[in-house]
Amino acid sequence: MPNASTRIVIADRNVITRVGLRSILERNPGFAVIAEATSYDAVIDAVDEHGPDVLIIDLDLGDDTTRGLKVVEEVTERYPTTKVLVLANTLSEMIVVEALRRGANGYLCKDDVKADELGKGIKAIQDGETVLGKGVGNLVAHSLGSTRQTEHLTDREIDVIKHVAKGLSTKQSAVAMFISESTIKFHLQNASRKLGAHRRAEIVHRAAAAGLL
Amino acid sequence: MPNASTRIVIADRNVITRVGLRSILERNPGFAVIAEATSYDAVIDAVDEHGPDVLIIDLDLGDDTTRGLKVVEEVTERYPTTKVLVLANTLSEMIVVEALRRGANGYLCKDDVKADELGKGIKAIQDGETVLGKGVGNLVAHSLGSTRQTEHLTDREIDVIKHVAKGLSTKQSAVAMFISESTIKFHLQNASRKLGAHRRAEIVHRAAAAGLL
DNA sequence: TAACGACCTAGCCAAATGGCTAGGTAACGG
DNA sequence: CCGTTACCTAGCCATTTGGCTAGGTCGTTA
Repeated sequence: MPNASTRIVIADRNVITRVGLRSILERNPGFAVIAEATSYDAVIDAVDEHGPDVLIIDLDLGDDTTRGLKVVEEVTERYPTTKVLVLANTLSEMIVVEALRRGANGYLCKDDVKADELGKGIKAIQDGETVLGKGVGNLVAHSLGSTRQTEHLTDREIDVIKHVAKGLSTKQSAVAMFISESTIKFHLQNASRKLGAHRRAEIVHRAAAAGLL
Repeated sequence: MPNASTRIVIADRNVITRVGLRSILERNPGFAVIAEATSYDAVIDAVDEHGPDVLIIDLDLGDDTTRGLKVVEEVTERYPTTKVLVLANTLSEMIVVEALRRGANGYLCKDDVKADELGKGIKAIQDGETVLGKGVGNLVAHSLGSTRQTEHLTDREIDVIKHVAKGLSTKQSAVAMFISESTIKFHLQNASRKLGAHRRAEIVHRAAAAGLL
C-alpha cells in the first residue's frame, strides 16, 4: 500500500492555530497531520517519534524565544529529510535570517498567508525550494545587502536592555544589576552597534520588535 | 422551525485563525458561524447584514489599531443584543480596559485560550456574564487599583513616539515633523505622564507593548 | 599556550534629555 | 460665550546619555 501522504507535525502553542492549520491542510488528501506539539520539548519528541516529512513550527513556544531557533537547528541537523517551515506571528529580520541560516526551508507570516499558499508552500519545500512569505524576502535581501553580520545580542546585553526598557537610568540599572554604571553603558554601546541603533529608545524598540524582551 | 443556534460572526485578518475558530465552534451544533470579516469595514457590514448573537473579533484588523476599539463601541451601541468577544494576540492593559469600557462582553488571549473555553465563554457571555481570560482579570484589577485614568495618547503624541522609536533625536524629529524641538519635547512630556514613564526608552517600550506603534 | 568571546570597570566631554514654568492658536460642544 | 482638548512654541538648568579610549578577569576553544 503506497503511502503518498505528506506526513506533517504542527508545533504551535495556540490551539486555534493548530486546529486551523490542520483543517486547512487536511482539505488536501495528500497531507496528513500526524502530531501536534505545544512546547519545545514536545517538538523534539514528536520529530523523534514520527520522523515527519514536514515540521510546521511557530518559533515562539515558550518564554525563551531563542530556543525556537535552536530547535530548528537540531531538527534540520538530525533529520535532514524533515523539512522545516516556520510560521511566525511577527516579522523580525534577525529571527528570519537566523532561522534560515539554521536550516529552515521556509518562512511564512501567519497574518499574510492565504489558505492556498500553505499547501503550495509545503509542496514547493518538498521539491527543494525555499519558501519565503510576503515581506520575508525583502528582509532577507536587506540583510544580504548590509555588510554587517547578524550579530546577536548576548544574554547580559538583553538583561541591560530590559532594565532600560523599564525606564531605569544608567545608575538605577547598575544598582539593580549589582554592576557599575560603566558596565551598563558598555553593554548598551555594544548592543547599539549590533542593532545599528544610536539611542536607547531605538535599542529598546528594535529589541522588542525582535521579540527579545 | 425553532432556531436554537447561536449565530456568530468572526472578525480576524488571519485565515488560519478564522478556520480554526470556525472548526472549534462548529463542533458544537449550538453554534453557527454565519460570516467572516477581515477588515474593519467588513465587520460593520457583516453585523449590519446579519445582526449576529455574538461577534468574535481581533481588534487588530488593519494599520490603525485604535480603529478596532471604535468598531467595538459602534457595534455595542447600535446592536445591544449582539455580544462582543474580543480575541487578542497580545495583552495590553490599555486595550483591555478600553475594550471593556466600550462595551466588550469578553476578552480572551489567543495563546492562552483552551478549545473548550471558547464555547463555555460564549455561553457565559450570552448569559450576561463578562468573560476575562487568564491574565486579563489581573490587568483589569490593576487598572482599577490605580487611581490614574487610562488617558489615551493623541495621534500627534504617537507620531512623535514613532520618530523617537526610530532613533531620531529631538532635533531630528522636529525637522522630520516640521515642528519645533520644543513641541517634540512637549508631546513627549505629555506622553510620559499618560504612560507613567520617565524616560524615552520606557515610553517607546510601553507604547510598543500597547500596540500603538 | 594562545586566541577568543563574554563580561566587567574607569574616565572624559559634547550632546541630548527630563522636568519645569509660561505662554500661544484653533476647533468643538454645552 | 465658556470650557475643554489638541496642538504649538520658548527658555532654563540639572541630569543623563552617546561615543570614545583604555584597561582588566574568566572560561572555552583551537
